[in-house]
Amino acid sequence: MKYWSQTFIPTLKESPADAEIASHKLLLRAGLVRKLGGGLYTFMPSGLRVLQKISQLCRDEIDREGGIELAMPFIHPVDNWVDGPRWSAAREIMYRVDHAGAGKGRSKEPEFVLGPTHEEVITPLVKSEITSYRDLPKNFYQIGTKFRNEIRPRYGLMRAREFVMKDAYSFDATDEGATESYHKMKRAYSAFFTRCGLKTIAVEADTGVMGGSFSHEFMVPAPVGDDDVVYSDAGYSANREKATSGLVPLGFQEAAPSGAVEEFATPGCVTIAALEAAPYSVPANQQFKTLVFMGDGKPFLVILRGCDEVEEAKLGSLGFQLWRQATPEEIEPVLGAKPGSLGAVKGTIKNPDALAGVFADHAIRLIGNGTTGANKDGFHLRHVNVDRDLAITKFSDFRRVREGEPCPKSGEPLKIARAIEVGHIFKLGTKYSEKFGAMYTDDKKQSHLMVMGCYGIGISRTLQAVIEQSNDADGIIWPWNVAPWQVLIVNMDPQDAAASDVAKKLALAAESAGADVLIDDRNERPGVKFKDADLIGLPLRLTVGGRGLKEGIIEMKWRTEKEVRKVPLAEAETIIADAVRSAAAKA
RNA sequence: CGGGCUGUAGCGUAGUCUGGUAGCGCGCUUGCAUGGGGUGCAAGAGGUCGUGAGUUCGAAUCUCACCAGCCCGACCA
Repeated sequence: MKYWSQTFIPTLKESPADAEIASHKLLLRAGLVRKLGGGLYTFMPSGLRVLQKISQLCRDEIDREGGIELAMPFIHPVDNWVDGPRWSAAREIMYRVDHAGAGKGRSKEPEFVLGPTHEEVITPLVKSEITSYRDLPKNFYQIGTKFRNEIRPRYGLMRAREFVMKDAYSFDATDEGATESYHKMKRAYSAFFTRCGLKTIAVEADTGVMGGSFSHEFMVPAPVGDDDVVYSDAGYSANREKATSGLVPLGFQEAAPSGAVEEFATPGCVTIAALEAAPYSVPANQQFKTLVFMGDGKPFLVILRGCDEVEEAKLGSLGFQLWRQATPEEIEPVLGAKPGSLGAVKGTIKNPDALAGVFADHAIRLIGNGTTGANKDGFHLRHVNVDRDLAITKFSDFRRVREGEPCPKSGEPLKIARAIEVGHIFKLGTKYSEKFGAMYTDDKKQSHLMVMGCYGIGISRTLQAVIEQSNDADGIIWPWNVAPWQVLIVNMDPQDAAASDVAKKLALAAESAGADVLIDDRNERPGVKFKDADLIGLPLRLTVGGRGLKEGIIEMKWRTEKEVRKVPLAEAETIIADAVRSAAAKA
């Protein structure tokens, strides 16, 4: 048991002005964290307890599925990253660590970086330690601090520069084995989030810089989330970056050409909207939108309907390491016109050989015959037929889905909701094992690449997500398993030996039933103590004081309920122990 | 990186337009009273007004630069 006066729980009446959302305010007001700088937080004693409890639940569930815990360094030699498959993409988010101390020649590149994740460390380790199929599969994990130079840290622990993460890495001999490892982790994740009292949904996700063949994100639905989840009642769910819709029906037949391509003058008309307006009156869904990107230094085109937006994450499927929108200066020499008059009609592109490809979204097939830029400033082309006139390297899905579009599984309207990403699992395949040469020998003396998966849980973000999902106007409502303490004993008369004795006796009873107990022995007014009790949100509150003791009772109240139950002193220990046991069993 | 807003005591803020003694609430300290939902009264302590330069007899206030934070966007494993 812990006495309030002997730990440190600095509660606040008011929230600091920079806290915007409920969970961030409550983290500060309940004394769980204090801010050092943007995205940098000190875990105060009670916050640390929650963090440790969540970590332990996570450890339990990963262990149950065969995870093996280890601890890798926070500081990585930069060579591990330079040698890996994503140095150019990842270097931007990594903190560099210069030499400590003076002297010694300094190289232009940093010698060390702070680890944002550990594929580049674990893969070489496994490469040198495991060479036989007999030692596979293995799934190594750790729980520790990660460092990422977030462009815009915000919402407290939600997006921080330094945060606590559980990261696991599986190594399998076969692809099927890797899929099985993936599903074990998926199971562990569901179990873990449930035990944290969190409602999560697993959605299909983009693999992004991580690479790999497929992935799921674990999302906590919340209006303050950073991600959009697209879902339908038929059970489809995906991150918006990844989500598709059944816009183009199966077996759709493109329209035949409606006439010869015809150039027409559109002076000063450089937007989709301008072309929609009179005198041109071309609906946006009949226009081809031509976007130019630079992929690893080479320009490429993306063609969409005028009414659609590009989902840049989907360009990841094209295989470029880095891509960005091209500048007007880069566009003109290649296409022959400035943005606003661009198109991809055969023969109009000034320097087609410079292009790394012309990639079209499936939905342009719905246009059939449409209007697009002529690659000549001030001119557009009409009667442009997808089949006849465009030289498409590859059709794929590049557009951002919209609410209400048909679900790709069922055709029902898709819905979109905000969510917080608390976990992400990837089936990586051989991207890293290939780059680092992580091979094993099978029973026929043949060498093969190991098949990998990687799995992350934002432990500190999970902590805040729990608060975001579970609070009311008075404060936090901790789920049983992650509460810093499960039982709060409010001693109304800490100066009174009898009351203090009873408080201690009740604490021992609750403890022996398996609860962590905090005793509020502060010499504060009752109102202060009750307000703080609600604010810090421990699940079960017991009130001991002179008034009740004269009656021969103590009071028992759940944080989730309004009702206060009077418990006769004689039965109190038994009733409390039962309450603790049944709460623990339900959690 | 672009747009907007804000920096005044540990926290929340007024004062800035119109330059002239830096104010209030919470918290903190001390005392008395009170004692079941942030109690009352009284007495205190606590400030480089984000930083630097400039204008001025005089700058929290006006000007410029910089820094930091927040929001929106971009970006984001």
